[in-house]
Amino acid sequence: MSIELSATDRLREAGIRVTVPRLLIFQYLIDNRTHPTCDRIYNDLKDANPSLSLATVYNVTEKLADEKLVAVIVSPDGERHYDSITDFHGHFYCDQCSSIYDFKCRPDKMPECLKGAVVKSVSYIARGYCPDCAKNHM
Amino acid sequence: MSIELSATDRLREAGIRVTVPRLLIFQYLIDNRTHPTCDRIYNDLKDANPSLSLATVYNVTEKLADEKLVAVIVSPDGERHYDSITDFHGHFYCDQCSSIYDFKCRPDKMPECLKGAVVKSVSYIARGYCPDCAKNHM
DNA sequence: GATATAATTTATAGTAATTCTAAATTGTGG
DNA sequence: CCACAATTTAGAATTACTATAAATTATATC
Repeated sequence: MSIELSATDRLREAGIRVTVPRLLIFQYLIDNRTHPTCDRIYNDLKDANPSLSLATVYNVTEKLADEKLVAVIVSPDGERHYDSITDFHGHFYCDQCSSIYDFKCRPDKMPECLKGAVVKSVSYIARGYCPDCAKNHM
Repeated sequence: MSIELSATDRLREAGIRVTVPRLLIFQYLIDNRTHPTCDRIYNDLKDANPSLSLATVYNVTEKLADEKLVAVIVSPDGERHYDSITDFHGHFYCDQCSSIYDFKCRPDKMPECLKGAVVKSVSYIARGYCPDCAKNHM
């Protein structure tokens, strides 16, 4: 039985300021595991929070990602999506409806994880600093 | 000893028209395994081919990808890169210099493949048709 | 080989996701 | 509660990519 920290505490723990937009957006991401884009988050929140700005959603999601509080998924159409579950898992993007599904198995086992899905391609991408940049610039 | 088909023959084999821009761009991708973007391809080719248009580079790369003659890599910055090697392999994107490196091993073995690299995150993404779309729309 | 026709190319305008800028506001340590 | 740095905000700017429509070209057929 692990103790779940509140969004506020998790921001504090990360050592960043606790602000209204950060809480709002982080909590939204915790509650909505639909891999939303910034635009989506903004549109879902703006009516209840008229002072919220789209630029803020971009700022806050970037900050949360920098602090590893959320994960970024770049879909094959190039859009950035956010996920509050940061444990490593795969994502399946539907070319037709643009939904993103989670999957937990290895890519060579894909067809069984997502029964009925037609898998057209699978890609692996890692990021960080390449050997040269790691040496020269850190 | 497998017989290497020429770019022309590979276009013919795919059943698509053999045009000057297609040959030019496909051959460029075969010769340059640097994972270029459309903009990069265009800039490298335009001086020697003044009639070439950026729109054509977008059209041609999309067609080549549709025909599986090249692979598309969407980097973490959301840009599309092209690779003439379509065999499955991983890619490592450098946050600093934006270079893309190939790697052949599994992501959990990453540090050994790319000695000296600092791996900040790894992602798996598959694409195709999700169960619903596969059922309703194919 | 000439020609008809559909596919492709091209230039340019348009779109949409994201970033930039600079002024206003807000969170937090003292 | 005050000062100051961090953050938010609106709107302009940027940029990768797509759409459009006219010009050109590849190929099938005569």
